Amino acid sequence: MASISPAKSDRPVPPEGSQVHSAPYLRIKDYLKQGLGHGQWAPGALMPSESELVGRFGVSRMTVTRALRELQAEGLVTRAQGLGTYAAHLAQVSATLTIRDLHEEITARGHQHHATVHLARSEPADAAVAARLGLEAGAPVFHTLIVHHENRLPLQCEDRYVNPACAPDYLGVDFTRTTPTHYLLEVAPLWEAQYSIEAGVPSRREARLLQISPLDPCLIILRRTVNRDLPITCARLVHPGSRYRVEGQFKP
Amino acid sequence: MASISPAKSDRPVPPEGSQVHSAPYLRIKDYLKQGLGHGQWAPGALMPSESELVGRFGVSRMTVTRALRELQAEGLVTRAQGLGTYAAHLAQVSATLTIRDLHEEITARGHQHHATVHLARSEPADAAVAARLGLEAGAPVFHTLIVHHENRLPLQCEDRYVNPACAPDYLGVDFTRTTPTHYLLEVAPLWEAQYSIEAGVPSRREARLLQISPLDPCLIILRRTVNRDLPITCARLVHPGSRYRVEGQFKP
DNA sequence: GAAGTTTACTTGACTAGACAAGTAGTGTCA
DNA sequence: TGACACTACTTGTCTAGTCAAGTAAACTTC
Repeated sequence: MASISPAKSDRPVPPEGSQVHSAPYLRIKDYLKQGLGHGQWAPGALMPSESELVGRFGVSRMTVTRALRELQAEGLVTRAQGLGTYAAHLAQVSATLTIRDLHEEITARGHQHHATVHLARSEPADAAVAARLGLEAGAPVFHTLIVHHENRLPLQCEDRYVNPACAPDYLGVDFTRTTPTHYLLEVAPLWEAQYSIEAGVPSRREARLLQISPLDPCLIILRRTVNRDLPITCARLVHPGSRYRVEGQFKP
Repeated sequence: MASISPAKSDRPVPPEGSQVHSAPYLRIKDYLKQGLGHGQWAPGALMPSESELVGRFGVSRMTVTRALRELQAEGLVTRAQGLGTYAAHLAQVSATLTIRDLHEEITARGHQHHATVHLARSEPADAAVAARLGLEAGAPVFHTLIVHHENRLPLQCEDRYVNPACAPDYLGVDFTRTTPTHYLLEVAPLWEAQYSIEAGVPSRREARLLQISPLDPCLIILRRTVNRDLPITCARLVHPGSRYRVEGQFKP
């Protein structure tokens, strides 16, 4: 079948893929992924060029290009104009961890989520908060302190500051029905977020709200989100180490 | 505005983008990203169709398709055959956290990394390890216990089990010169990894090796990697909470 | 030998079409 | 009214070419 071979190879159909019915660009991706998985191309090794794949699979170059570009986007290969396509050093690939909205996460487990609001007010920003939100010290900021429960057990203490310029109606929201994360996502649809995950001990107040000892280790997530021009919000999320963990998966 | 003229348009350049010299598909991406950032299309709203963008930008459909497909891959839009392109609900987008090889991470900071090997032997797998590596209880596994230091300060205690079938020469490697992560990446180039990040306290031995108190909170990462057929390795990485944190960024 | 030129190969980006397949609304006919 | 065909629009995928630009090795010239 096919056997194009204007240039290379007396070996027309090397792909051993199982899905014969799928789209050509997917067949090419599968073929290359399998080769990478079997060590056919060691990290850093030169992989087949586009024209070689064109001849081998009997497709047009656009189709091969698409397959390679998607592999590049997935971090499996690196490409350089004038040089070729190389198997990526996976050590440089960053793994992904999904951090979802807590409400979704809890309900996805089939459990019940409810939140108690312990603070929701406007107050003057101290120096640290002002710096993180790009405001001047003393400028008013919205401050909420909410404890999220999973099946009546405290799971997260959310200490959040919000830039009033981004969400003027923030304090009017009923946070027993929706989460600040969810509300802010609607107010500022596209944003950039920075995370930091660390282990530490809770403050005395946080320990009391979470019903744990002040010595219990906690998973603390600091989150700061920025929307193009101005910072939106920064939050400190404290979770009892025994009740919460972040899970993730890296699957090329 | 809008008002799409049939084919080529007498209005060649509607986008207000700043980079006038960049590739057309990038200009289209920028235009749509800006619109999403400014709330021009609320989450779930219908966005311009391909043919509309073709007319608006005066490019071929393949170019528009590429821009939209990349936005889809980045999670900014969802597309449905027969329906159209929609602004994505960003709440469904997962953030990414990069977890790099510790040696790289330390040297990238300009600091010095060195490791001490406290255990490196073959031993019979207990039930828990055997289950995680897909072996039978009592089968031999490689077990290493290595402490990684940054500028002479203990930063990570790495307790690792390795499937001998995947890396028969594992015990012969000099882990004061290379990290197990780096070595295993070369042995099994393409793999799937699962992570779990939690806060907890160290074991007595880990506390001693890390030179901390057994009550100090630690950031504990459990990692398990699988290569197509068989599990390669599982590891418990313990970091003093005061010395290590995981940082990440989500940038559409 | 050193410096510049040519050539072959690579990826990057694009065009102007094509056909397929999914969705939704409209019009027709029993 | 209900079933069905038709139509318009959408995205999904592909073709067979084009031109541009970057790299490296071979070749030519001084």
